[in-house]
Amino acid sequence: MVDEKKLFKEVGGADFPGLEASVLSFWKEQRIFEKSEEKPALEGEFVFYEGPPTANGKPAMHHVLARSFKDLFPRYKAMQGFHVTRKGGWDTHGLPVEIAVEKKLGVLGRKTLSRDEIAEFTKLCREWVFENITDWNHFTERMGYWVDLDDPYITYQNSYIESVWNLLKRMWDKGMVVRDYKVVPLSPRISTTLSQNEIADGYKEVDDPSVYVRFPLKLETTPQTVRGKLEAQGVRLESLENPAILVWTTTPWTLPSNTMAAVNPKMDYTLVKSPSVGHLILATDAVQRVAELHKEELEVVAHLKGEDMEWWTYAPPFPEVWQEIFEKNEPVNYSGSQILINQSRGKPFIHFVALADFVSAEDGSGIAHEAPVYGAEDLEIARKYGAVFIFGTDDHGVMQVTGERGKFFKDADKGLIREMKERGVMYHAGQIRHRYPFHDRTGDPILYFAKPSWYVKTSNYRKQLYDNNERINWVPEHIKHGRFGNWLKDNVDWAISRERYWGTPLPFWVAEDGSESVCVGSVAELSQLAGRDLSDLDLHRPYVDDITFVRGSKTFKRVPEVLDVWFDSGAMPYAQWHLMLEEDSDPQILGTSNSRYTMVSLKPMPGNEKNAEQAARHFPADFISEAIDQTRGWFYSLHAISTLLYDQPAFKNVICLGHLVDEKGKKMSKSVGNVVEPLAVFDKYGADAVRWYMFTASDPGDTKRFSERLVAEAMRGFLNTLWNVYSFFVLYANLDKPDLKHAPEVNQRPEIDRWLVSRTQHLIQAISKALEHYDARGAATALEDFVEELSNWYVRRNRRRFWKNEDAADREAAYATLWQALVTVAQLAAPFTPFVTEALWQNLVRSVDVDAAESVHLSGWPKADSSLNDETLLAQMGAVVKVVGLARAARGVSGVKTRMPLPKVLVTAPTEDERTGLRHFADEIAEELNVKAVEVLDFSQKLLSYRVLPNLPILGKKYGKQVPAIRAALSELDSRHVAATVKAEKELKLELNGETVAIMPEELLLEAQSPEGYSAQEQDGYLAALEVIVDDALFLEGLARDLVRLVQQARKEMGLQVSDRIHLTYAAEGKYAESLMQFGPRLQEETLALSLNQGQVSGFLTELQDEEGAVKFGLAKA
RNA sequence: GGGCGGUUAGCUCAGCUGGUUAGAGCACACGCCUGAUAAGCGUGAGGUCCCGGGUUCGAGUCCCGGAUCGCCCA
Repeated sequence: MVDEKKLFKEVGGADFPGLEASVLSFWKEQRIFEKSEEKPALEGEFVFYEGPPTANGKPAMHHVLARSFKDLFPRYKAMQGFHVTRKGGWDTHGLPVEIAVEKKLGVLGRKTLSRDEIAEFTKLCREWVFENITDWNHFTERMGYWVDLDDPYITYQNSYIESVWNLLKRMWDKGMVVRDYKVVPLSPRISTTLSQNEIADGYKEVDDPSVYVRFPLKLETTPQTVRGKLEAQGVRLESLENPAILVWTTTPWTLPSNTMAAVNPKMDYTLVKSPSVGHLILATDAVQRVAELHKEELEVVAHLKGEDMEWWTYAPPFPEVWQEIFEKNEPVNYSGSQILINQSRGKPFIHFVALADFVSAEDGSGIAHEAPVYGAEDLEIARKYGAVFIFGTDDHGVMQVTGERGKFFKDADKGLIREMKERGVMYHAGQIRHRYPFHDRTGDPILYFAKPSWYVKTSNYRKQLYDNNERINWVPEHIKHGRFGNWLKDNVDWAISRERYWGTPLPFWVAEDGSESVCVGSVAELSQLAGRDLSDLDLHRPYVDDITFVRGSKTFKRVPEVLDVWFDSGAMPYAQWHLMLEEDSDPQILGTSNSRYTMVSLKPMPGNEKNAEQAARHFPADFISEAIDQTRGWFYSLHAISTLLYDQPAFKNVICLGHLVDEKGKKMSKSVGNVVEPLAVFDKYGADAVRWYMFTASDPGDTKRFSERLVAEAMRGFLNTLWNVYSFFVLYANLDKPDLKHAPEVNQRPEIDRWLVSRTQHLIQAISKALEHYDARGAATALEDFVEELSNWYVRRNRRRFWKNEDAADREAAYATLWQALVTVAQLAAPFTPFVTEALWQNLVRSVDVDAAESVHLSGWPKADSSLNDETLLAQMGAVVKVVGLARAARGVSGVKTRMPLPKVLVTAPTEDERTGLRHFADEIAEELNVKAVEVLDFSQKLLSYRVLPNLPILGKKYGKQVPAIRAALSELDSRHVAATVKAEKELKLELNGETVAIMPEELLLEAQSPEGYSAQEQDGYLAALEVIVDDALFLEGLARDLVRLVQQARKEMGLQVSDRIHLTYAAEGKYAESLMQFGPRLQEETLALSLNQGQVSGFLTELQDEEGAVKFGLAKA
């Protein structure tokens, strides 16, 4: 049914999912997103970076969370006139893809692959990385996330890889890239490095050996401090019997690889005498425990500090291992250069005591055995002290030394313990129950093993990393100096190599003899080195591995590792534009003053100028947002790369989101089966509702408990209320056809309209301010409060002005005011809930003004007009709302229902301004409360009494300890007298223990107290007191209102339109008959009845009977 | 083991620099209002503000210690 005279499209009940579908097709057909991208950058560029997801997994609810925030600010800034490039991106390399492919292939873990197998494997990775791309595209569109997926950056593309190489080359040239050992968790049987995530779930409670081994000390190396301290305690070194340190470990199989023993420098150690083995040194806190364990008395001989023992050398349990290696001079088994370093310093390079803070006496003896290649901390100590390494196993965990040669490392423990017993160095061998990681796919215990790795020396840039972080605005703030700041402060070098297949290959080519290495920074450079054009080369393994070249007389081959995927993602500010820079003697400064993107000593490579310009324009980011786990992931990699190369942060503002968990606070995971499918929720409640939930559920940084129920709540609280106001407006506007283009001037409109206008200006300011501070929740809450007030105060109060209002000017004012409020809300809420706001815009604005912006998202962000602001009016209306609330509560208590008119309400408020407001809006109050008169009380009224309260924030600071006495004294006084004193602005004298204290008026608060004989409620100085006297006239009027309600209900049941006219017939007796005699005309007016006749009732019937009488109505459509 | 964050009504969450009687929404019970409303309003019930110390005239708020949950790291 098309009624051409209708101003607006009719609005029915809210169907958000349906509405969203039509908005989506509108956006698509009219290219609205593209148009927003094409809009000129009036205010400049607002730079946003898309943190790339992997399309390998499926989109889930936590992606809605991140993307809600990632969509909000670009939309907001675009409406403000900024240009926002929203380039999509995909993270395509790395472990998840490899594992997914392995699962499909049914391969258990990775084994060493041949060249052809690598080719097949990487081919499958490339194909399957976009396995769920269709889901992703659909999901992205459905949730209303505006991002350009037609031209995204993809980390596996050659151009992307080449830019990453370029970055690495520049780090290489600055000496930031080094090769060094790194202890990694291995799955021994397949000799595969595992990630922390892969072993996180593999911890089991197991029984392991717990052995205490004697390391006999070499007395000639005794440090002077030890000698001195012992002598001071009357102990002569030479008189000791078999002196040894007592070393503890749970991994006897690493003892052949022992190169140091570590003590805590700050801990106390004790020299004891054991009846069974002679003198031992162990931690003081461990003496008792060890004695009990070994069931013997340990006699305390002397005390030492851990730090005293540094550099003391000892004889290891398996001296022949080192002897053999040393004689064979096998460079692979130890780092020979360290021997040289230490020899030149005159220090030992093996089998000595080192100091380490991490050593504790909680378990064991308080002296730790150190085998550098089998523990990250051990390796760190070895580096610090220049100790050598001994590899006792190969990287499959097979023993290469001792009589246990050829055995799996865990199986070697027994034999080694037996051997040490025979050698007389085993003090005590027991067992300990603790947690140890296992590889869940092979069932093998994890082997921690030092492998050569490539590092970026980020630790050399700790200060820069930290200082640049100071320039970043973090939401929530605590991340800045907490999680992220601490991480930067304790920064360790970034291990960038991975022994995998599917990743950006490291562009390092090493000469066969290992003497030289080259970092390749571009395909052109590689072509030049190789002597042939490699433009078409796939830069992945195995093809890139095929490229070798000869320089000098040496052949160079690429190292086998690929790059940490976090480097890929952290490189996106440059690689997404395929930025390629080179050293130049004539450096250029790229970028605008806004971006401050200066590239010292660098210029774009030939042909790369345009890309460089793009990259410069989009650096650094104004805003990024991801979940909190990215502090060590993307946030860090972005920050590290930009700091090392440009000494500045890569992003200025970041919202760091908390995780989404299920209703019970449990992590959502596929295995638990508590994952909520986003599309299903979109289809039920709409994407707007889910987005709104994400913004309002809790602070962005907090963990959020997700449930459908909460989404439904979010929908009801905001979207439904907004929709109701909207549909109310459209319903009546279509009947009255207001001329919205020629609305009365605001200053000509009634006060309540000016109140709403002012309230709207306030809202614009509040939302804009909140969003400028990246406070999405503050903005959303302000919107929600506004819409609530719009619906339950403005519309509720003004219904009649929209409904058969004969006063044209008043009617036009009401329509214009409500229309403007709705349109403003649509604009302000557009970045949050883009669909429903678009629907409002199209119907409310586009249908009235063909010249208006095509979409709410192309419209300009509303600007507050301060001339329309009226603070006094806002405060006054606030008081009105407050006392009306109190009066309604008073009615509830009195038991007299609202339909029954009451003669009077007494009201008051704390300030004169507010009381003026109450007087001003007396008619509103009277109507709302159904009372005949409103009386505003102030101090002059005798009726009112007061409660006197100390104004503690002021009084407390001034009087401190005297506060309790003052409070007591105040309660003794006559409140009427005090009130009069305060009212007269005079000081109040109090006697406190003979001392006189003068209390100033502003140090006291007066609160109105309910007068006698009224039904009253009071709060914070506001008061409403109803005079509950119902005389006969009021009673009849009240009944008339009951009857109006009865007929209205019947109209509704008949299915009449609000504007339909009716004819009424009735039969009545008792009080109802009386009431109708008197109020018949009003009933007619209210119910749109053209006639009201007593007698035979006909048509649609409705009736009422109670102790007051009976009535029967017949309704007929006119 | 370390770091960061959380713990307030049955549930989800507010509570600003310490200040009087700790709030909202949902859910529950009762009542009211309603020709825009899938809504609204009111009343009631529901709180050892995780626990223990401390500072203070006064602590949900600040300090110390502990418990517990989550995340990150080891």
